Amino acid sequence: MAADTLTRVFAALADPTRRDMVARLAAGDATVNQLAEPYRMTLQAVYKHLRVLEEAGVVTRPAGPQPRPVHLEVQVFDLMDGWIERHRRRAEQRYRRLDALLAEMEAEPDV
Amino acid sequence: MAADTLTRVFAALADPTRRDMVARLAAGDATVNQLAEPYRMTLQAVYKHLRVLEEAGVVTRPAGPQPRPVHLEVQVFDLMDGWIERHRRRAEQRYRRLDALLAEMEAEPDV
DNA sequence: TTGTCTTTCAACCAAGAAGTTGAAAGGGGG
DNA sequence: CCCCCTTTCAACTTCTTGGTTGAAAGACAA
Repeated sequence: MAADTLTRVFAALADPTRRDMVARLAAGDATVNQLAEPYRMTLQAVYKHLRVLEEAGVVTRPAGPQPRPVHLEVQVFDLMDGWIERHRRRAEQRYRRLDALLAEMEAEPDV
Repeated sequence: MAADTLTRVFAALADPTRRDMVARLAAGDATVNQLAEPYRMTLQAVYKHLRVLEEAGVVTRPAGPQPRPVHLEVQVFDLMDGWIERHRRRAEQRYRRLDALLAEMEAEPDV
């Protein structure tokens, strides 16, 4: 199971600039220049960030005519969700078992 | 809104070793030695990983008698979930609007 | 008190990440 | 064709990270 992908995705989203990019791309595709506008950094730096997001599969840029817009790939959210929910669920089951155990001990004291 | 916390959490989970720790802690609390056992790295390295997880709020270690067990803080999952769902929803709404637009154009051709 | 186990501190190293500058390709539109 | 805009490549700097070794505290039990 794409552990390496998960690593790339988490790492990609660990950067505030890249998270902001994703947030803005959730509202719609954008050209690199539009994306870069709010940031006080060179265009090359923005391209670097985009490459990180691309290699993580968070974002794609269709081949074609030149201002190639940046597109958010929503399915990466499913990937993270999968990981998170799996572990959240296990932890919560554990709590339920503990609660059940405590309830049992309470129902049947001093055995 | 704790952007810095989100950064720390994503960064903490961007490491495979730390993700594995979280996965194992979802099954139940563990002492540092138990946690460290599968990894081919020094105990100090494990403590370093734990500090990263602690500072991100992913994990706590209750003060008290000495082998202080490591405990997974499940609510960080809510934090990530919040961020993910917020953006996923926005992106999906966009798709729905686009679909509606396309349907409209199809219903009323050549206008 | 004397070990023994747990935990932390400090210094160091190699590799990677984020940013810079500068230069070079690529691709349309006039 | 030439210009301009977009995109990429390369080298360099600075800071962070994951790991090491070695040593020192802390805490508990005998």
